Amino acid sequence: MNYKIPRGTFDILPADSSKWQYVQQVFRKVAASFGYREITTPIFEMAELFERSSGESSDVVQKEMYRFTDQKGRSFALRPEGTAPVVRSYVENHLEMQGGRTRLYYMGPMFRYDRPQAGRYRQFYQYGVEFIGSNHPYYDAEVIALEMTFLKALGLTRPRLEINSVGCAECARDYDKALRDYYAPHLNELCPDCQKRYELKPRRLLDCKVPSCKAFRKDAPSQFDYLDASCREHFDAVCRYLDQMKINYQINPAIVRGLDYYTNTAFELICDELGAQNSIAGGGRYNALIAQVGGKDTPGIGFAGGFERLLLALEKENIQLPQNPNPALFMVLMGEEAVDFALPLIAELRQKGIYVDYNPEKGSFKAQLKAADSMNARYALIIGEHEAISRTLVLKDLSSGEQQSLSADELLSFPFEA
RNA sequence: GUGGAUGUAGUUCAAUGGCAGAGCACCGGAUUGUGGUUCCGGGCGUUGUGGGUUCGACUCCCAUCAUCCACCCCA
Repeated sequence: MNYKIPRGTFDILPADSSKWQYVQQVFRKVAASFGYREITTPIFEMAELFERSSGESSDVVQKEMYRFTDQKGRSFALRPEGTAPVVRSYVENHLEMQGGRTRLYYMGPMFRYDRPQAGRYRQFYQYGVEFIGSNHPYYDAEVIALEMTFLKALGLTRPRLEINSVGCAECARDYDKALRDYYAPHLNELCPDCQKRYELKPRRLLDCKVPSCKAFRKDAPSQFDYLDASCREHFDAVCRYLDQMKINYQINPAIVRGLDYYTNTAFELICDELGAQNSIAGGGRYNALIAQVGGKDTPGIGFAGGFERLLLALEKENIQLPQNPNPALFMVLMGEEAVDFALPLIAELRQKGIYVDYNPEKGSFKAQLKAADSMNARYALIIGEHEAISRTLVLKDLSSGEQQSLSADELLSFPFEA
């Protein structure tokens, strides 16, 4: 039987693992500099957590969740997103007791049963942050600034920030009603998808790609006319903070987050070179979520980004990421005495963190040096019969070809790059 | 879930329905004390899988799986 990897999943192979480690490490550093602490939650939760928080009508819940029941018939789901589990943990562990403002970040695999495509997988890796405990617009800008700092630290310049306000629950209800009123007379002229959108999520009508549906868009009511004074003020304040932080953005009224829990600020980071799956991060405010999950009425804001798309974007900008290291030193040993002499030295060098390799299966000098070369080693350490007897070593620089003779002590203090 | 393209060696790609090939990579060798360049040698691979048409299928047809692209959705 030949086993194959499940559809929509991928292995992170050794050739790429250092890239993944690198971007994760940069994210951890940036998050820490903003005062965020890491939280790790299980990859599965009660299915109901996602059904209630994301919304029964959302695509994620309706058709993309991996559900299963355990041996006792309890209903679980592989997490399709990270915010609900973090909020669940926040409420369950009373993290709100530790001061008013809670800053959390997380990273790990998420799961959605979706048709795979470039930049879209069934198991994919996200990083994200949640700021819980304040509705102050400064924090909306702060989480955005965190993401922008992260991208900048990686050297990315092309992603674009788009921002919108979906208003509070009341504004959203008013706006949905206005949209339905506007589209109602044209309902049978809309595409079948839009007819569903009309029922489920009217604001999705605004970014339909079917030309006949697009035609109605220009006279459709605007989100901004239906924001109440405090929502409008909140949005303006967020924009002002972004201006002060010198973060560029475009206001895009069509930004609609897929999950039901979002209120007010919604934003997305878009990298145009990535094709159809061009959103590398997205987030927004969720002032009703915490109460909905059973906590006290507490506002929050956060975002999540996808590592796969981030890596694609880095590739598009030709940004070099760390490769796996090459050996600092490759041993070329001839004869038992040389091996006796060398093995303790190898052990000491490795103890110092220096990458040393040796291949006892290669018989001749030539073959051993060839092996050193194919491993891209920086130096070869040659010990033959003469050296074993005289207790000296020959260190050969494999890029220049120069050799020098050293003692064991000199080798151990040689400035190898660890 | 819908539509389209693609699937040949580790990899990138060839092969008017008529013997499945090449570059790169890989392994071995050119007198076990000096690598990279060079030279020589090394390939039967379930042509993604299963059916069908045909004297004969990598090639045509159907199904299936996978990848990619678009829709959808989103990270």
